[in-house]
Amino acid sequence: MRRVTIRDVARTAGVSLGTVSRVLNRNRSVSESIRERVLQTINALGYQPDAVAQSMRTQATRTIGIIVPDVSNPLFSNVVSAAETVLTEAGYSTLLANNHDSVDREVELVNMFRRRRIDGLLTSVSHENEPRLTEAYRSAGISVTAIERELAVATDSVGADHAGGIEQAVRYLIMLGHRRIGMITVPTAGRPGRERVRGFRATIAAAGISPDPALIVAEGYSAEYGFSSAHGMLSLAAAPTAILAGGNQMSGVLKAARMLGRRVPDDLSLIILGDSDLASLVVPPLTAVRWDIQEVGRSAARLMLSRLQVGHDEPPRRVVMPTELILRQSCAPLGGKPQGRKRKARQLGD
Amino acid sequence: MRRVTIRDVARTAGVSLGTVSRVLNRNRSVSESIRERVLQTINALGYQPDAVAQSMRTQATRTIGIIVPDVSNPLFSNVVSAAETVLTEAGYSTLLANNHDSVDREVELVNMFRRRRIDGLLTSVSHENEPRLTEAYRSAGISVTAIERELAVATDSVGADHAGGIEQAVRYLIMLGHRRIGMITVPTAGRPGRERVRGFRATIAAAGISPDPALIVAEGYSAEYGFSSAHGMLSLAAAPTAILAGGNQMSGVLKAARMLGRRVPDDLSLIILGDSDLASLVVPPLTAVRWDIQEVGRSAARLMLSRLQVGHDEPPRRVVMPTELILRQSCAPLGGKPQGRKRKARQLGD
DNA sequence: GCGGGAATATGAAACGGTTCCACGGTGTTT
DNA sequence: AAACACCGTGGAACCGTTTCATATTCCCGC
Repeated sequence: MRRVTIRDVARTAGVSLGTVSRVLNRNRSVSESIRERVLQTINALGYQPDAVAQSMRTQATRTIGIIVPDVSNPLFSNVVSAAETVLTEAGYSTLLANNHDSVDREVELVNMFRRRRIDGLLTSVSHENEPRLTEAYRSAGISVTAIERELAVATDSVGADHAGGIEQAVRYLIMLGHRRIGMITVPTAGRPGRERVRGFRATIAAAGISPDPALIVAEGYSAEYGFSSAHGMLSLAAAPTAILAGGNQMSGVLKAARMLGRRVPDDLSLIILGDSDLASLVVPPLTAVRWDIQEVGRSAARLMLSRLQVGHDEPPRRVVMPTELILRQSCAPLGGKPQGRKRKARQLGD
Repeated sequence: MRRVTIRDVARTAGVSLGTVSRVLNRNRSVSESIRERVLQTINALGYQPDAVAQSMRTQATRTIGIIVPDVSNPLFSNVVSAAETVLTEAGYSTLLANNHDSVDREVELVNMFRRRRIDGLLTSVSHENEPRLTEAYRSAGISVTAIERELAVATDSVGADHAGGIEQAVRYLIMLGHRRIGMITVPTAGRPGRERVRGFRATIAAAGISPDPALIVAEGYSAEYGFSSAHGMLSLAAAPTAILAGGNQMSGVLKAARMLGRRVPDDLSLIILGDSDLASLVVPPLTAVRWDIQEVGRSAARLMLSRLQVGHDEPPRRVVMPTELILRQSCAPLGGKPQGRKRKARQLGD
């Protein structure tokens, strides 16, 4: 049971292979009668062109690689899903790989992708400034679109407006009377953490509040990190009255607040950075900085597709995804009455 | 800036291409001195074999396709992530695609994968019994491993022991005195729904409880479906005192319970099918049927890798992932005192 | 009836590897 | 010293397409 090749089609239809190829590639200059005959033969034999051979000849694989730290993280699975959908619709396939935050692994992946001759690469590189990584990306000679990262070798990039989101959140808290505001987020080695810290400092300063280094921590990803950081902050003499925390870290923050007897929002206002089901189902529902995470994936895919059209020399493009503040019930005016329906908010959420 | 090919290496090293190839494929019968010289040249030129050309010649792509309904669903992103990790470690690449529950799209995907000559396919097919799909898989002539599905053309398969999980959950509720137990889950067109309904009926029957068709609904995936189903059940004259619901549907169930004034667990016991962060962070934390979802992905990948070794003719294998019941605070004895620390459970969760 | 384009069709080369066969040179055996 | 086996290497074929240069056919006007 051999595969049927273009040669079989040509022989059966009584034409040369070149002709069959031209029929397939809608190249004109093939007579109507022959085109008809060839198409029928193709149908009869169930012929499908071999993509490997096509890639071999055309030097294009119609394949885009995606590298993320870990697809099981909802942040990335949403990006990947949306990107895949756009790419598939454009006739491209998606090679997916996790770098698991390992430089070695990622270098391997980039090389593997290079050997596979992928046409382009979407990446949320694990370490933006690791020379071995930038060198791997550079020497691969593929178009690279960075997702939520700043990468010297990236031609295009996409990311949420984290600084703007923080600004909205902090200004809201200041409006509610808060002066001591804490933030717990991811390391500043990555774009999101860097932007958040930058936005935080700028907004605090603009409000004339003197910044307290103890209230900005940006060194870990996990819920445990959120817990220990929040526990530390809330144990300070000058403890914060409001905390911003990343999606992962927030569950640790909630745990610390409970443990230290802080009621939300009466004693402590919270804003989660990155909205989720969890944020709206927890009690009380959390005010959130939200952005369209699927759109991040779609934009990355679209940037790549257009890059493949225009070529590598056009100037780089950058898409910034706007953020918005979703008001729920986890913030209250400082010292005043908590807003929202307090009693209900203490029950099963809303 | 041309790619460096095996021919360049051969010329530079002063040997024939056959020899270079033999060095690369650790084929013995090449003298130590020449092997040395060739390896040095390879390093100097930065040569990397072209995977497309290798596939062309060897007829193997070392690529595995994965088709899931949607990777943004945590159920699947965990499976995909774990499978990718195993495959990458074995030197395979992963082509990922969403079928978005569309038969047309999935047929297209299977054909595209076939054209790309993937070595194997892991699939959570959208419709188990759709003839167009089974035909597409069959005619593709690739080894197929089914994930949480029963598929006539699948050589191997992996899935959680849903029936067993339901049995544990239902017996627990019966032990607590519940007699009217409802279940809201996914359609029985898929294996998980089918298994759950089967396990549910069997366990109810074994306990001598006469089944009430109004208390088994298995027709939707969404939170909205969970809401409307729960709302319907809880409005019955003979409303259930306990409900099992799938991970997605549960947030709708919680909403319905709240809206109808049912307190959890005092008035209504809940068990979520499929554990998650959300299940443990919601108030009260939900008792859950849990299984190792990452292990599902790993098993699928391992089954595929071993299938690629032993060939297509070996008998099919099936991996059943055990389930366990995680006791939290969402179940209480019928009519008796709720178990667990009631007051605390009404606050911020635990 | 014939020359000359235009329109089609053909065949070979190329993409970059792997593998098989043949060949020359050694070393061993008779 | 001839015959033989064996080992290492070179060279060619092949995988299934696309494409380019070339050949053939067709049609038209003179």
